[in-house]
Amino acid sequence: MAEPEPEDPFPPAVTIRDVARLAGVSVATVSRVFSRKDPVREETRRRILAVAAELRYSPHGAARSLTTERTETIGVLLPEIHGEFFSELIRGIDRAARRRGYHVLVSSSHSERSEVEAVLRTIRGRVDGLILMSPDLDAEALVAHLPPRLPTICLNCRGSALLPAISIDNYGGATAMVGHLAGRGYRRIALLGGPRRNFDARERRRGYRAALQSAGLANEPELELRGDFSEGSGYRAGQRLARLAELPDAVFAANDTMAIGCLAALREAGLAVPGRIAVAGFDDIPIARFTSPPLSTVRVPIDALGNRAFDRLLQAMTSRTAPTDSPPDSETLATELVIRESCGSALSQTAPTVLKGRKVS
Amino acid sequence: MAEPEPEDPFPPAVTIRDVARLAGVSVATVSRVFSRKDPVREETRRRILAVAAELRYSPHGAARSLTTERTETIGVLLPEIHGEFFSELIRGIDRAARRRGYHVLVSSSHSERSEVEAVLRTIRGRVDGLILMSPDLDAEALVAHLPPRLPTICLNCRGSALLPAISIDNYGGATAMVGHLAGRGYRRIALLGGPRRNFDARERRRGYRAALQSAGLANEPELELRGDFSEGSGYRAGQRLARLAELPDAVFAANDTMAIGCLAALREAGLAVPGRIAVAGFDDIPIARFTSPPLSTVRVPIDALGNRAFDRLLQAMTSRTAPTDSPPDSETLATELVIRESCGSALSQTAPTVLKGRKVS
DNA sequence: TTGTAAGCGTTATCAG
DNA sequence: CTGATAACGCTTACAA
Repeated sequence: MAEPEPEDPFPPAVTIRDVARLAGVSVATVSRVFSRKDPVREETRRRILAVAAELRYSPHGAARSLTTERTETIGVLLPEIHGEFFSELIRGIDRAARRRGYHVLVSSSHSERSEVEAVLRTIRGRVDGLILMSPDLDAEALVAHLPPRLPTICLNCRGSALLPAISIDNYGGATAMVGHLAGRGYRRIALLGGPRRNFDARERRRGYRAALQSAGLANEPELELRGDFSEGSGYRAGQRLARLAELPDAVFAANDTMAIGCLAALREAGLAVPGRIAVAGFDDIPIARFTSPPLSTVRVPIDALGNRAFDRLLQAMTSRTAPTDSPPDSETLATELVIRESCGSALSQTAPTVLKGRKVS
Repeated sequence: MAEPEPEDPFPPAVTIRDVARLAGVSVATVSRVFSRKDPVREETRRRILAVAAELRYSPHGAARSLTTERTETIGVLLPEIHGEFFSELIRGIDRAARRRGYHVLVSSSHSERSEVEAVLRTIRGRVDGLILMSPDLDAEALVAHLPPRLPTICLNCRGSALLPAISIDNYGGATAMVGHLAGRGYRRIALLGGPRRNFDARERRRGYRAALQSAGLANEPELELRGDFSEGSGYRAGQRLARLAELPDAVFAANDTMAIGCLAALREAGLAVPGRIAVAGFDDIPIARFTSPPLSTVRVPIDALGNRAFDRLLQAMTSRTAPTDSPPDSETLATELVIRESCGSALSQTAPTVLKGRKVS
């Protein structure tokens, strides 16, 4: 053995050329092996792979993207990435994406217009397509900051004429639930709404009001509270409700998380659910069936939403059609009523009553 | 006006050259404007920016990465991306990352070795560094598939001598909680453990056993149940416990999610918590304080974990030191005991007793 | 089946 | 302050 060479702390990264040289072939052949396209003689292939393994070589993503014009990555820009809803949405997208060999670049905007625009301007050459969810900003204004012709799908956006969109049937779900409560005989149904500017929250409120009206119930302003979709805001709203001169019969919360906070407040106030007051939520997050009492809610097909979004994006990315050809078609995903004990049922929680929401499409 | 040109459905993407030509400068100058490094005369700058805006030009990420050797992106590879814990972890990392102008590429591995390896081999030239969490696989074996010299931080790994690691003090948290329960007089304390191969789960079990021993309590095998960290598995475990000939005094669940499922099962079985049986969890996820009764748990500084991981990664990415210079130092983040009503306290939930966990470092 | 060589869109070096 | 121009690491005609 010779003297051990003094280790160079920064050996240059190993490139396709190194592999080619050591394997005694041209870079083209190495490239062919790694992009598994053109045929390569089995023996050469083996030799190349052996050398590559030895050198721990892997192709450089950026370099590859430069020539292929593909990054194998999609961007996902959400207002927030925490919480059951977003978490599951991301998972749904991620699943669908990797199944097709795509990476996922996530980013949250906190609904700040400037942040969204900054991200939008920085993604060219990093992603092949984008899933954009901005329930508080209107997509119209954002699209101007997108790299031209970047395939994009909108999620739960205020309707956009420019971008194809996928939404949850917020309105239908809300009317169904409030209608159900009214049908059960509840008369004073409170709304625990979401953020003022949030598109989903507005739609759910619209559904609430419509259902009250068609049930012939008055829409009392003092029964419309507002939260921010967090447990804490639900808790505080519950406290306020409990102090009301005339207690409501029922509370329809714009999401499960707030409903759970509300349940806690009502319990502390000594108000039995559903005995004194019924509670219902929206989303059907996993814990909903384990609350005390189990929570009636509107099931949102979050996973399906993520999958569907990716599928449509993939279609847009692969079908090389000019994006402006036809007006993008939007679709709406149906929700389902899930009735558990929190609104007065005595049904077993393992077999919830499931009423199909209307399919809007 | 001339005849409207028939729109080319695939106009070539606009590059730095287009901007240069229209602005009457060289590409170098345009580059300088967008990489805001070398000085450019204010007037030229404006002109270039104007043209760029007009053309909706933004620099091509991949091309840029090729020359700069930087992607401004970090990879985050987790066993799973759903659930309170991971969701919050990702948020913590994302926050820290964007603050420094980094994008985040996420990926979940489902703890499949082959999936992890596949991802590892595909990230060269896509990320500048990696945060790797694989509580069920040992990092040692994985490191061989990493691109050479890619800065990497391990999270809650089975200790690795090769990679710097950051972990939660699972053991300390568990001993503290079980010790607390024993101190309160509970004698038959059950363990609702996590997945067999999961590192965190094992550490928490180790803490449980150690605490029993130092409290002079027997470690009865029938009191050690196993779950998979999901609500459902906690629920089923609760049912099993309820059917036991001799009911335990208390249950220590290896995470809050299982504890919540367990609570539901105990309630259904008519066993009062904490009257008949106490329950405690681990993590202190947001809903923990809103369960019925509010859940005693071990607070894990998830957000801090994410932040810290990114900070150390950033350090590794910027300090151009040979990664093998010194043995990587690991650190452990302390946990806190959060005592609420589920283990017998009558304290107000808004002011939980917080006992500092030991700082292991 | 394999090799040669021309890009891909930037940045960086070196002159002006 | 600005302009040429050579990389960067890879893919892909086109040839052999």
